[in-house]
Amino acid sequence: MAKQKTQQKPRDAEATRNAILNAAETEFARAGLLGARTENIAANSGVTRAMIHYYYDSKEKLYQSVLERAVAARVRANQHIDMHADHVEEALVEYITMLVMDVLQHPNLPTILVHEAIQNEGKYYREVSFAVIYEPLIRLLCRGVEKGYFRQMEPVHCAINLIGMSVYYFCVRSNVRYLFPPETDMLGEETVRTHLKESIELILTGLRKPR
Amino acid sequence: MAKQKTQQKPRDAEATRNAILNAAETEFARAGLLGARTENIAANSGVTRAMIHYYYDSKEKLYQSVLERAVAARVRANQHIDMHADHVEEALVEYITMLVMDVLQHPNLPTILVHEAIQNEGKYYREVSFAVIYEPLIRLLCRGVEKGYFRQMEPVHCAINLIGMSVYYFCVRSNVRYLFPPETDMLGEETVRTHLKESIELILTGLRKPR
DNA sequence: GTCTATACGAGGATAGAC
DNA sequence: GTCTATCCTCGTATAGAC
Repeated sequence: MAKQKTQQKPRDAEATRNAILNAAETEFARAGLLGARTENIAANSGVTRAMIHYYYDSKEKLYQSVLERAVAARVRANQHIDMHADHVEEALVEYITMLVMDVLQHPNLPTILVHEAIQNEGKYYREVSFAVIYEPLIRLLCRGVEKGYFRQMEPVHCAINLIGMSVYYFCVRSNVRYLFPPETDMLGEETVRTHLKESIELILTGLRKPR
Repeated sequence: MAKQKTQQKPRDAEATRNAILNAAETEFARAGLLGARTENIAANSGVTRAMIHYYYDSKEKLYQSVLERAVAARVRANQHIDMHADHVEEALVEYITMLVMDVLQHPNLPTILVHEAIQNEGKYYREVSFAVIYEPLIRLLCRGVEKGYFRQMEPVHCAINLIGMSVYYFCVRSNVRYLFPPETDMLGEETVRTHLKESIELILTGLRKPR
């Protein structure tokens, strides 16, 4: 893909922009806006700190860019699901599965959002972007209750609980790794699949109308 | 209680120690070890930064003290529950209720622990202290399965999910407040009680053996 | 577009007066 | 035991050469 004739630096603006954004995402996920160090971002993207300011002006602007991109990705992933399918339960299973699998591939998003909530009190997290993530799930739960698939509940609280349950595991995996056999890979195929299975079982059993 | 004859500074060592520790807990809960500012801790405890070093030597040592005290408090709260009661379901309800109520009164602990997991990869969070929090719940779940009250499951994953569901709400309350009517107090009596009720319903219904 | 060098402020830690 | 003053490292941001 690279077109330069020598082994010199690529000098590709778009590539550099992305390298910075990727490294920034990792760093902000780890430390939040407050704890993040531009030096780390520079090092991990292979450029100098000056480049960060050249492309993103300030640490804070960079943070916002990271936030926007990450949320946009999640929203896009959400849209692939048919929340209007006839079978509400199947749609719910698909939603949770997608969520967990998406988090597995981008484990940065949940920690970024948690940092955002705790450190910045959701300042940078505008109403709009957030609602887009939660609302499909809330509507699905409402529909499930209306159609008689699910028992009575508070859809908003319930949605938070469902997402929380699915995501919390990833946020605190470093702390809870002591509960597993040593050397367990908390992000490994099998461990995550078990987590997903357990979550779905708890959710489905917990929401079904007891007859 | 104060014994000094004038309106001068109290000059009470133990009181100062505690004031610093309390302010530190709030600050570390907000920002984690990385993002915390000793200046904020000093300001909120009404002393100078020098005092922090006088009593706790370094920011890192102070952080460890905060962590230890907070975990010890949770462990103590845990011990008040009779996890060996005959009725497993009742014990579980009591556990979750205690957890949520404890978190309501000390909303700092969950965010501190989440920060610890994300920022420090559980470095300061030794095996021991962590196991003490989770193990009673895990054992309770096992007993519930054995006695036939609960359906089959993976107790470790399930315990993480239960605690996660109960606690996540508090961690991201700033982000999800947009889902509630404006001016809703996310830590208010009624809102929290609804959260607790929703959690317990989901958990109990979700764990019971479907017949 | 990328780098080196540097300005400048913030933040952690220490010394010493009271 | 508490404060003020100061040191010095670290971190963000800018200027200017290539």
